[in-house]
Amino acid sequence: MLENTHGFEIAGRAANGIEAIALVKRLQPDCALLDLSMPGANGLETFLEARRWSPDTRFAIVTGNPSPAIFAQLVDAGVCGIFLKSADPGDICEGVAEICRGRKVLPPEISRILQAEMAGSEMTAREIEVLQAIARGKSNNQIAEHLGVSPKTVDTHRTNLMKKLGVHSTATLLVKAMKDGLIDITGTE
Amino acid sequence: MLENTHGFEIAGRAANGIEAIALVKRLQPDCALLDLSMPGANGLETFLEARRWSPDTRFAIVTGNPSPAIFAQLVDAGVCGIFLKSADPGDICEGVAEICRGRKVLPPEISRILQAEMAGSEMTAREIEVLQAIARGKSNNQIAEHLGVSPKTVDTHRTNLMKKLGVHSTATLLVKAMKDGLIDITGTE
DNA sequence: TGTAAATTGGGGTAATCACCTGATTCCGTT
DNA sequence: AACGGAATCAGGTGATTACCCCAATTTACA
Repeated sequence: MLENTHGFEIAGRAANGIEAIALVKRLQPDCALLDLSMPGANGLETFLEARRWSPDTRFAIVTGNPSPAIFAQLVDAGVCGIFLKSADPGDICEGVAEICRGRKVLPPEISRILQAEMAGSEMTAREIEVLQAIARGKSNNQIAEHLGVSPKTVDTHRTNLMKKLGVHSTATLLVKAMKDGLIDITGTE
Repeated sequence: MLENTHGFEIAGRAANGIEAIALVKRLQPDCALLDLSMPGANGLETFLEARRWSPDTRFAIVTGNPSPAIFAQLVDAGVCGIFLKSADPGDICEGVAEICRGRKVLPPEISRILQAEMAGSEMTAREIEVLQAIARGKSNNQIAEHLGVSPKTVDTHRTNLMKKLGVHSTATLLVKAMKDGLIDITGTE
């Protein structure tokens, strides 16, 4: 599809990671699109190795299943873009174009997940406890009793939770927390 | 275990559905405890057939995995009780005793699931609207304004929603609604 | 046509929440 | 030793909720 898109030229194709590394090394392309799961070497390893031999190449990763941990790893490593296999092909083409222009591209699904990861890691253990209790319908007083602290403390945690998640009601607090995977829904009933 | 419980007498045991039907037909027991998954005939079929030959027998179903659809089917068919294999054996004994006394027994886990199933399909259009608005963090007053009705009406819808879902707080209302797929989470931000 | 359900609305009360400004203690980092 | 963050708690205020009572209207369906 990229081949048929105006402005693109496919320099080469690789069947696996090792091959990809060799190819990038030889061709020094503007952009390399790597599958995260490849035989021989995975996308991340391939990326790290290939970059050593072609520092000016921009790398994008394509993956089928969105895993926050992997994404964080990829972004940390310095990939220029991540695409989901489920994404619209046209969007991917556009994204590759963006990357070639020097920008980083993270689809909204992914950046949202990453954001959640961050939010999750910035949440305090105590705050998470309170959050879970809220999701179970406990009132501040009940939570306080359960945690062995003052209701006022619970109120403070609640307030801080809302501040961190940028919401102003219990309802949106729960919705956001669930979307961000901060709540164990299975334990609710 | 039932055998050792005061007041019970085990009339017979069957290894499969066909056997169970024959046994019930011959023994006409007060109560028959059927496994939902049996070789030969499943619990529901066994129940329906056995009941024809022993109309005074009360039937209870034991199952391992809780599936709302199956439960609804069973309750519709008219079983007197459902037990989960994961339930406390003592509770099951007690439940069987209850059934022999002529009452219906549905463990809280199951009745809650059924209730949720029903609630999902019985939700009113207006109630769904209110629910979605709540999930977006709107207050009763804001919802009222948006829908062009009185805040009191919104309060009524909210109360009815909670009644139908069997919860007592906005938090659990949202959690349950999400689990039941009643809320479009994507439209939240 | 009658009955049930949906939608609408009111009064009232107790509880709870959202948010503010503070303070203290403890712990890890620099 | 100084600093910031986490966790603890207090006082206070206005808004909001949860839940009870009740009833009018329309709508749908048997």
